[in-house]
Amino acid sequence: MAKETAISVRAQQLFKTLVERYIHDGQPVGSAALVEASGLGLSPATVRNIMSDLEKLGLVMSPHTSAGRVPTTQGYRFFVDTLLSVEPLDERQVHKFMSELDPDDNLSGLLHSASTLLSSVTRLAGMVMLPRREQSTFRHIEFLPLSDNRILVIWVINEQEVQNRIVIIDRPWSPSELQQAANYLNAEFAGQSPQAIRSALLKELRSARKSVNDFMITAVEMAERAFGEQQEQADDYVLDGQSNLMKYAEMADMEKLQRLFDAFERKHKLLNLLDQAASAQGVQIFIGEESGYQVFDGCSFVTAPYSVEGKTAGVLGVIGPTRLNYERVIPIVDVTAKLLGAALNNNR
Amino acid sequence: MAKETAISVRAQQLFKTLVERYIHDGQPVGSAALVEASGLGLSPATVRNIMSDLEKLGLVMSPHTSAGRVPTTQGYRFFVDTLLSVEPLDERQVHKFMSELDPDDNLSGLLHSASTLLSSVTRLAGMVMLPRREQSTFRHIEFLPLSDNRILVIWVINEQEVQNRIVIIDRPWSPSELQQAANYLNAEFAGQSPQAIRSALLKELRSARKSVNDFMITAVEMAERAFGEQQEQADDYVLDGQSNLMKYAEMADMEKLQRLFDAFERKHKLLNLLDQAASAQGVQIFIGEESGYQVFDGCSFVTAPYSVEGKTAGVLGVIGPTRLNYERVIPIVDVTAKLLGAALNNNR
DNA sequence: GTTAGCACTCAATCGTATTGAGTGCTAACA
DNA sequence: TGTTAGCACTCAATACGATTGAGTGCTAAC
Repeated sequence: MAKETAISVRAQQLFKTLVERYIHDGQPVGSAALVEASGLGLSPATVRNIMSDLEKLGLVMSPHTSAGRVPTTQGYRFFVDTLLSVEPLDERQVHKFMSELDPDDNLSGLLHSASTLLSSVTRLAGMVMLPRREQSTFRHIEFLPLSDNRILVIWVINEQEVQNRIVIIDRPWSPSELQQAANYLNAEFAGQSPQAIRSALLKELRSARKSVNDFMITAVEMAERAFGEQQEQADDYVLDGQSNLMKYAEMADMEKLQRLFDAFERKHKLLNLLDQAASAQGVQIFIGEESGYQVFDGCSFVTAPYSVEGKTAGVLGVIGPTRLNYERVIPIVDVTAKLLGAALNNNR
Repeated sequence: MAKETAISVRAQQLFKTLVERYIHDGQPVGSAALVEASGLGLSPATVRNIMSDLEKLGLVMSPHTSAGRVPTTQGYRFFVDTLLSVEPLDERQVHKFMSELDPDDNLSGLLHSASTLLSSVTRLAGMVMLPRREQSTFRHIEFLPLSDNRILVIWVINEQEVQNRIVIIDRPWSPSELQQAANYLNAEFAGQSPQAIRSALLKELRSARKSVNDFMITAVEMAERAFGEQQEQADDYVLDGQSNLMKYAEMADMEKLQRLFDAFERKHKLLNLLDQAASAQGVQIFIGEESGYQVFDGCSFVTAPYSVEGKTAGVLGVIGPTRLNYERVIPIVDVTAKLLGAALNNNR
């Protein structure tokens, strides 16, 4: 491990312009180009010396002897952590974004809007993780008979999210029985969390006092099953503008690209990553190998959690090549997360 | 236009093996290879003569002078229309497929299952168009107050499909008023089609006899708005396994591939195509340029409509390179359409 | 510490030669 | 008349060498 040598202000400045140039046109940056771009009146030779230092520090590397320098993962990390000064988005743009997120749209519509918004404005792939259901509250349930042994269960959580499921039952139930069961559940459990309801229901089942008549027990089981499902289906995301990634030269390797797109479809790797980002407070950035997954080598993620009622509900962000324009993208992701949170809050 | 010359049986046989070989390994097929593959004891020279004839007929072409022959779009068309003898899938596989489509899953789950089933078993991209809502029947509606001026409307159509929407209202309504409104709509319109309900509601509104009290009118408007939306959201599809397409050499052109993937995201071109396929009776095949869209050059579609209660409800199928294995894929698409239809029917 | 000078490296590009798969044509043959 | 052997020809693909030029590292002077 190299001793943590302090980097001169000038070297930092040069490094910053190097990264900016590389982000801009994807070509390794040579000393001459850097001299011109930096504006500091240095000679190429001096710059070369400094580059050599930066290379020793692991911030840059050159693809081959006669090429310019390219930022390493560590380089990008240093860049975003200490060199970047992110300007908040100007009012006008924020309003434009806001107009894309109709708070009266339903949940799925909102998530899609956010994702396409992200992808279209950054020209990268946009993603929005579905909100967690853990701290959701039960609002209303209803049973609709489909046939003798099949019932459509519709329930509402979080004040506006509608879910439904078909449940198989042993014997036909009359509409009034179903109505009674729904009334019981609605009266008893409105406003509670699924966990609380679950345990209450289990207790009810166990005590099984005969006063709770036969069909009520089945109703309890039914709701149990319906809620049970919800846990599993929690993890998912919306992804948009994947095709934007194909524009980048560094994605030209078809094999690699296919594995990447495959990972998008299989979901679990990306979900893992998003889960990590969910525990962070603000904008979180994963650069290339930092993700821990081979497939995401060469890709960066800029994510931000969005929250509903003060609690982190989910994560959104963009995926792009490591040389994505962090300065521009970070505030966009940041604002979108806040706006989505606000729109969802508005919804409740 | 060339005179419709009859093609000798032998020429057809040769052409068939040519297509099969090309489908198998994607390389232009030369006369020598054809001699070997066909099993007919001919000399390469003879085969060359025949190839020259087929080329005049427009069934094959050669990428350049010293390459073998490749089927043209017309060639594929001839192949699938008259040369192909499609074997139905064997019992065992059909059962395996069936087990992938859980009839107790909800609509969206079923569609996704069908699409991933298609893509995984054909190793192409699988797509399933959402069922049309035109001939849907209203089953049940319910109003849930969210805040003073916002109401969550939940309604069920087609016996098991749940939709919901938030509606803004002018003044607060009491729960019992909402209940009354729902009761009225449920009692009056259960089992009817949206069109019928719509016109009935409009008539109701126009007559506006004062016996229908104030809030009932708003209820009517509310349901109107809710149903109104449904029309628009009708057209959509589920797409899976896009990344499979990247395996094929003929898709190597990144520019073209990006346009293709972009078309998948924008949806309307593919939807147009699927709409055409919906009016056909059985398996429908679009080969390359036949689709009418530049983006789909080099791609073929194998589609089949699936029907619910005897009526075509939607279309599903696969997308692949023109040299996809029609013989294998056609029965798969065919069966999947039937199974999906059956599963959906079961659902009602 | 900075810089000019210079030798050096190496990807990229280009032209040329070679190879080989496959054709079309012609003439002979059944 | 249909089939086939023979042969010249075409052309993508591959390999190879030469050239170019962007950019470096090192050294010595300022």
